[in-house]
Amino acid sequence: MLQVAYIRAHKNEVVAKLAVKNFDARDIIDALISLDEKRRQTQAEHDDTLANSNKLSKEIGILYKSGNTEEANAKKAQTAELKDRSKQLSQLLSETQKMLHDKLVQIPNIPHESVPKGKSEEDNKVISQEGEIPNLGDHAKPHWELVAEKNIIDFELGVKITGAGFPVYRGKGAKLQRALINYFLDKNIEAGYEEVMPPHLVNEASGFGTGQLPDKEGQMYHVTEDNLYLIPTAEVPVTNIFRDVILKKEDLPVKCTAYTPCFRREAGSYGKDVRGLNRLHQFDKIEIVQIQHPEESYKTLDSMVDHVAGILRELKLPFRILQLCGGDISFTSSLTYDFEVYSTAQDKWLEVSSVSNFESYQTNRLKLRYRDDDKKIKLCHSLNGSSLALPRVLAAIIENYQDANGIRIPEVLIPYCGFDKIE
RNA sequence: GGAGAGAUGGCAGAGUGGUCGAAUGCGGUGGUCUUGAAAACCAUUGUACAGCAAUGUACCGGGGGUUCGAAUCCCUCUCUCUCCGCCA
Repeated sequence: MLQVAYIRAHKNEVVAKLAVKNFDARDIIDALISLDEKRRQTQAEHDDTLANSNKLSKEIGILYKSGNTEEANAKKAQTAELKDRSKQLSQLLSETQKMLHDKLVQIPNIPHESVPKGKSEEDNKVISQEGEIPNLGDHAKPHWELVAEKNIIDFELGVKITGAGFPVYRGKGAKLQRALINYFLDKNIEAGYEEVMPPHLVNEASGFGTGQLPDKEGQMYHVTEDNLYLIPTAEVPVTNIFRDVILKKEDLPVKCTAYTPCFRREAGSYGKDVRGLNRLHQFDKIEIVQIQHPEESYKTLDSMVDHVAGILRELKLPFRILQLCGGDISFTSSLTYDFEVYSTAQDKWLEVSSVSNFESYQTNRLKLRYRDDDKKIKLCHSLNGSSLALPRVLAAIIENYQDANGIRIPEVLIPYCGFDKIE
């Protein structure tokens, strides 16, 4: 969430920038500022009242000790009114704070100045495209046909065991999946990321910290009996490692990578674009997370983009990089680049990674800070990206690497797979 | 699932109604000494909010209560640990 003090000081700028996200912030920010004023005023008054009653209590204590009961009792009588007043004020204060907080979490992150205006994904800006789109002729098959033919992914079996969107990978399909996980992790470790294996269920505080709660409650599987959520991405447990942490400046940047399964309810997205591996309820993803100094975070974002591009290049998949427009960028992000690979048989670009700078939007929720050279405590910037999400990469590999006899394995994956072809 | 214990500052750990934001030790930072280092010694060392500041207020797991006054007493919730049972 944004910082109230910042909104107060840059009201017009905030409103103008949020308009890029098609968010009309005028009313909510007016309400927020007046609530903040009320909060500060109430708090000042409350503090005063408490200061008075603290003073009286101390005096009463001293009087009792010196045996002056009469005067002590007289002072006691004076406290009643103060007590009453402070009770009222503290109630008013906590109500005001709650209202303020409710407003604050409804305001999305401010987009970076480079974010283009736009209504939907149609308006995203293509930054670059590279890699050769293979010419497979008219016989190219979509991945869902190929995986059934080769018996490497069984969607119907997943339906039997769990439901739609929970595929079963088998044989060389399973091995290829495992190879991708190891390959991605190795690439990330090589680039200086520490590998972590976090829990796959998180509590409410963690869900709030990265911004999934309260806004996207319906997108996560919720284990109500224990009030835990299945993670929709490793971003949640990994970023929350640093919740309530004050880092030293020299600790920055912190770089973590994690492989986890991801669980998404995808409520309301049935129908289009859900065939095969395109959209699943459970999928595997390797995530990269960085905690960085505010002045360095955009350089870091670029380096993360380069890193992901390097992996797709090695896999020899045609891909393009998009900068998301105001209408498509997420609630919590300032600047997001999406990576899409070309899925030849589907004749479609599939999103395989999303790399974002959240600036201090998450860290303000997380209370993730660092001590700067001036000894002051300031919010870090947080960034993350997929490196990479498996199913669509797999779909693209299967389709782009098909030939008359089967599916070839990208060269970099052969050592991980132990075979070079699925026939 | 059953029984018990506990939650205090970066860590360890004292404090059972009054000037306690909290002893002490360790750690951190700065300094003295030293060619340098170690040791020793000295000093310093939580966070948030309000305020230009002085300063004030809050925080001893969360919430509520008793009291003029709560880390300390009462209620309640959450979490952690130990033992037993079950179990990968």
